This record gives sequence, C-alpha cells and structure tokens, in this order.
Amino acid sequence: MSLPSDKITHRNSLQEFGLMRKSNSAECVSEVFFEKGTKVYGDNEPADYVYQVKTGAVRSFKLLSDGRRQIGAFHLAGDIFGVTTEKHHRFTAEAVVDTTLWLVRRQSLDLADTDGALTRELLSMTVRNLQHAESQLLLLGQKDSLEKVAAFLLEMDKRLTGTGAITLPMTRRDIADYLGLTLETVSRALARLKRKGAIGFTDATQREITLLNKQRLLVIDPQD
Amino acid sequence: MSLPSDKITHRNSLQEFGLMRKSNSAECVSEVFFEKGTKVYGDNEPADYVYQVKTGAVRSFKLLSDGRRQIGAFHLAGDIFGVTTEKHHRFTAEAVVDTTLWLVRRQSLDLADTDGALTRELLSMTVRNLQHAESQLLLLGQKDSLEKVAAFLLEMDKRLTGTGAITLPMTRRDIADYLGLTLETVSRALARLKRKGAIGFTDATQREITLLNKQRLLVIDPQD
DNA sequence: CGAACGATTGACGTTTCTCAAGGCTGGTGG
DNA sequence: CCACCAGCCTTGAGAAACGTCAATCGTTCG
Repeated sequence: MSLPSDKITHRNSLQEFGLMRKSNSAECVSEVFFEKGTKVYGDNEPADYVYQVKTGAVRSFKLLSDGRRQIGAFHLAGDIFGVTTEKHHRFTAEAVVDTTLWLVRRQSLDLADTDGALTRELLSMTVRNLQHAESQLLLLGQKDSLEKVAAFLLEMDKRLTGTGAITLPMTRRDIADYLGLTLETVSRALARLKRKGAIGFTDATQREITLLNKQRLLVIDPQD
Repeated sequence: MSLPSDKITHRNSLQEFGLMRKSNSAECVSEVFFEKGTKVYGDNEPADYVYQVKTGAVRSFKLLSDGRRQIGAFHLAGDIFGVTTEKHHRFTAEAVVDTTLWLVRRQSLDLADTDGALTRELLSMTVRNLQHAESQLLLLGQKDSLEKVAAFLLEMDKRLTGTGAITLPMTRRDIADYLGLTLETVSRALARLKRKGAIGFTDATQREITLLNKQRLLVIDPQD
C-alpha cells in the first residue's frame, strides 16, 4: 500500500513545486517522512500520489522472481517521481536513507487539467524518464565495470552538487544493482579509480568521494 | 540527412494509420523504400518525420565513440517510430532488411493539434517506449545470456506472429547488440536452447526458428 | 561491550569475450 | 553451369572480466 503508517509522520503543508503548483487546497499536499528502507509504493500498487523528494533519496526498482534487483533510478532532493499515465506503478520505490517527501493526490491533479497543460507537463516528464532509461541501456549493455562506475560518479556529482565533492546516500549494493554489477565489483572499481588518482575518499564510511579529476573520469567513461 | 536519394523510391500515397490519421493533404504521407543497411535517420539529425514500417524491419541504436553499439529497439511491420517531442533524434535508425516505410512530415501533425488529442497520443507512445526501455533495463542488467536470448525469442514471437514460428529479419550481431552480448554468445545460447529441445531451426540460414516449447522458454526467462 | 551493517580484499570458479578456423548459402561473373 | 567470393553462422581454445565465497576490518548503535 502507498501509505504505511507507523514509521511515518504526517504534516500537512502548502508546498509549491513542479506539478503541484496546480493544486489549490491545503489537503492536496502533504509532507511525509519515510525511514531508511521503508517502501514508498510497491510494484503494481495503485498510483494515487505523485512525489517529490524534499530531503533524502529514493530508489526505484524492479525484482525478478529469484530476487535479482534492477534499480532503474535514484531520486534525489528536488526530484519528482511516481508520475505515470497508468493506474498502477511499474516499480517499487523505497527510501534509501531517512527521507522526507512531499506528496500530492493524483486525483487533485486530474481535475485541474482543463487546458491540457498538465498533459504536456506529464509528457515532458515522461520524456525525461525515457531519456534517462535510454542512456542507461547503453551503460548496461556496452560498458565495463570501470566505465559504469565512472559514469555513475559523474551522474551523481552532476545531480548532487556539481562541485566534485559528493556524499553518496546509497550503499555499494544499491550502486551495484543500478549498474548491473555485484557490490564487490563496484568496490574494486572504486579502488582502481582511487589508485589511478581519479577519486579520493574523504571519510571513514567510504560514502564521501572527491572527484579529483573529472577529465580522467570522462576519458574512462566513453560518451555516445 | 533524413532522405537519402538514390537508394530510395518515392511514391506519394494517402495512407491512413495511427498518428497519421490527423493528416489531411496528400503531400503529407509518402511511401519510401529503404535498401537493407540504409540509414533512415541519424543521431542528432532534425526529427522532421514520423515513420511506420509497412514491410521489413528497422533497428534503432546508439553508438559509443569506439564503435560499440547498443540497439534500443527493433521496429517491425506496423510499428511507428521516430516520434519525439524534441527537435532532434536521439538514435540512429537503419533498415535491417529491405524495408518500406510510410512517413509523414511532423510539421503537418503539429498544425493539427488543436484539441490536445495529439499531445495525448504522443504521451501514450512515449509511455510505451518507456515501458519497453524499462523492461530492457532489467534484461540488460540482471539476466544471463540464456535468459536474454530466451526473452528475445519470446518478444519476437509475440510481435511477429505469436504462433511460435518466427523468421528473424536481423543477424546474430544485431541480436547481440540488442542484448548486450557478442554474436558468438548469442549463437551458443541458441545452440543450447536447441539442445534443450526448446527451439528448432527450420531453414538453412538459421533465421527461421520454431519455439517448440514456450513454457520451457518462459521458465528459462525469469519474469518480473 | 557486542551485534549488526557496510566496505574491502583475496582466492577461486564461472561466464562471457576474443581470436581463429571452418562451413553453408546466395549472388556474380567467367 | 560452375567457380568463386562475400556475408553470415557455428564451434573451439584460451584469455579476460566478473561473480561467488569467505575472511577481515571499521563504524554505529543498542
């Protein structure tokens, strides 16, 4: 279900952002807290809400019957996710770390679409998702582990800060399931990048990474 | 460029299908022949037309700078492709075999979108493309070669006939670049499926394949 | 303090890739 | 008609990449 209760605190608020600008009653937007590891929504569940990350991070993934997991996207602060034209979600979404989301009832949006502006907005979001999936196809199908990890670091840097100093919210296993690798291979690829002088670790938990040489990462990661 | 000339024959015609229903002048729809291997449009070229496969097949792909190729989709008879909200294509499209396409100037569509019906149609197509890409992510990231090839055969059977008797238009290399494998690995996977009794070859060129046991293929290919 | 979690590293096994050889088919020109 | 050639497919042997299993270490948190 979409709104598990006991790990979540509700605080209604009137937030203005993205799609949710169209909402006009206070009940439409809620701020909800999800503890690390909590499910936001499940595969095949009714898509009743649209979400935006206030703080934290969310992973969106599919599972095979034997438990293999493909993470399709990470949603970071500011990202809108859970948008679909269909009745049901096609992914499961979970909080990667303690996360605060804003959410809007989808129904409150449908009503507002008199001029088709919402349909166009929906289209533009779907196109962005499609573009991300398309570049991920190239990464998963053609790149080796070093290229995948380099591309991942560059993507995260771009989306988190762009400064070259990043703090990853996700574990090595999450990264592995995003890149189609194992966590050990991700760890070894990071070690190789460190030995090459392309990156450096700046804390004990190995989640803070400095991109010492983006140019070198760009050379490792072949562009299309 | 989008309309190479000497390998192509033009025949204007008034075809009614899909998106193109909106067109109302004879100049908007053309039937164009593309010889095997011909480019339909290139990555980053202006997206001036929308296409539908009349006969034949088209591959749509991205290249890395060193020549590695990821095929994102095959377009078969009846499929509409080349639809985008942007000015330029994000893929290159080539005829896999001798192919006849119908094409419509995109401009002739834009004019017709008074009621937003076209935007909704565009949205629904983009969503279909997104869904295909999403399941391809799972395949590329998590499945081994046997599972990939089994999934490929099931997809082709479904889209070509559904009867279990298929004639593949594409080479082993095309299949490999679609599945993120090498052509040798594809060939070996097919040989293994044959030994298992799941498929059979029915002609000398190894392009006609009979799915002797779809249930067995479904077991090999884990579902989400 | 001890347990749980996440990360790293090594040794080893498996899968896939690479390189090479050979076969089959269909088309072309003598 | 036949020889030849080019393209496609298969198969094998060895190499490389990646996965698996296991041990260890540091951190966090009760």
